[in-house]
Amino acid sequence: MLDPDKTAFYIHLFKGIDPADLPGLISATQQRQLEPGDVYIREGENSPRLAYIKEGLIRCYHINEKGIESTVLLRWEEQIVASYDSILLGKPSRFTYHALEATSIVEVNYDVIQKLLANKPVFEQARYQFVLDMLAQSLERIESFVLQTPEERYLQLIQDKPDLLQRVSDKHLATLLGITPVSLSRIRKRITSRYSR
Amino acid sequence: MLDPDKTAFYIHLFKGIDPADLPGLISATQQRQLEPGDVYIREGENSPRLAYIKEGLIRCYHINEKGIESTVLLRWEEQIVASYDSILLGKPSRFTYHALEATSIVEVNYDVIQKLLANKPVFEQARYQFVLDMLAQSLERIESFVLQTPEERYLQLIQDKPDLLQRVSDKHLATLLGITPVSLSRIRKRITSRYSR
DNA sequence: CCCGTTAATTATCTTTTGTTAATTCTGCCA
DNA sequence: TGGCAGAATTAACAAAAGATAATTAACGGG
Repeated sequence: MLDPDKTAFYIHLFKGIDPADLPGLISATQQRQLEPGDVYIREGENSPRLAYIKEGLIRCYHINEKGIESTVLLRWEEQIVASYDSILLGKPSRFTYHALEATSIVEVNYDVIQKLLANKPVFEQARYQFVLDMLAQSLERIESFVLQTPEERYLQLIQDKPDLLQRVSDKHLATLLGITPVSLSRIRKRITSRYSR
Repeated sequence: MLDPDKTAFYIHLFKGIDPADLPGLISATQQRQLEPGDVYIREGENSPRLAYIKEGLIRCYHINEKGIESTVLLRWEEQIVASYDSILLGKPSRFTYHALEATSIVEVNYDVIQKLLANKPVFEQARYQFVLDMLAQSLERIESFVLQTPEERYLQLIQDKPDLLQRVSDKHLATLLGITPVSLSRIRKRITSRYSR
């Protein structure tokens, strides 16, 4: 019998999928539970894993030569997470991905589904849509760096995804915005003092 | 008879294309020449135009409410340029695209080729590859904002694409890096004074 | 060849950020 | 509940960036 969670995952991911393809896909799929702090993909790994986040939060970060850690991106429920170095470029990940919360994911081996679904229009369509969404998101983020100040980026962030404030520590949010935790703390102070005036 | 330039364009873009598709595509294609300063896509336009740059340089920029102009991206020869607001999201462009140099392009209406090539694997493949490349580039740029200082971004830029220094004015490069022209001038001074010491 | 326009640099001052370290806050567990 | 570790804030100073304006450089047209 087909796992209902996995079935739902694929129906969601590949709208209009041929039911005949489901069993093959599902056997290439597993569910996993990550605890806070668990590493999902380690720097240096060349992992073709691709996961849909059912619940939870995953942080992708990098540690530079001076030992300074920067958050490159955050992914949360209903989003897809993968090492884009590996998936897109076929090279080892320069980043580490780890769970910030208890996180449940549905995971596939991208190489396997790539083979299983080669030349299937539904897959091509979904894959295209997925990359397209990520591109749109990325371009928006680039714009925010080019066009906005750190303070504006922070205000934008808490407007777009307010629950991140409760879920992610300031130091991680700061580096996500391209600034230091100290600077973020000052920005918050400026904002509140501006309101209370 | 088929235009050899346009034929080459499609062969390049859609490797393995069915020759039977060429005439239809080519009739949806035109060559254009832009002079320095010519606007290619104006802010507010919802333009499905997509162009391959044979020669030249196109700048995408935005003017904010304070009248400050920022370069969002540059595209040059052998790259593809389009309003991603329109192509990806189907909405009017928030940016203006204009030529910085005499620029010759091969242009198609994206909606038309989308229809012409619906469900053709070669097209799906090319389209996917195109978005994938842009995504990889975008992610790299995001990283540069998160992980690098303005000075490091500048050094990276002149290493990756040194001819931009001759081809693009400093004020445009500055805003591309997310800083002001005055600040870029100081960065260059710092760098040279560091070398001469 | 001069003039006028624009770009680039420099100067001055203000604001913001980075750095480092000290201090306070918070949550957790022994 | 006392104490400890990590997070956040604050402080103090240095470095960098923004804003504005003045000066210099570069360039193209008349």
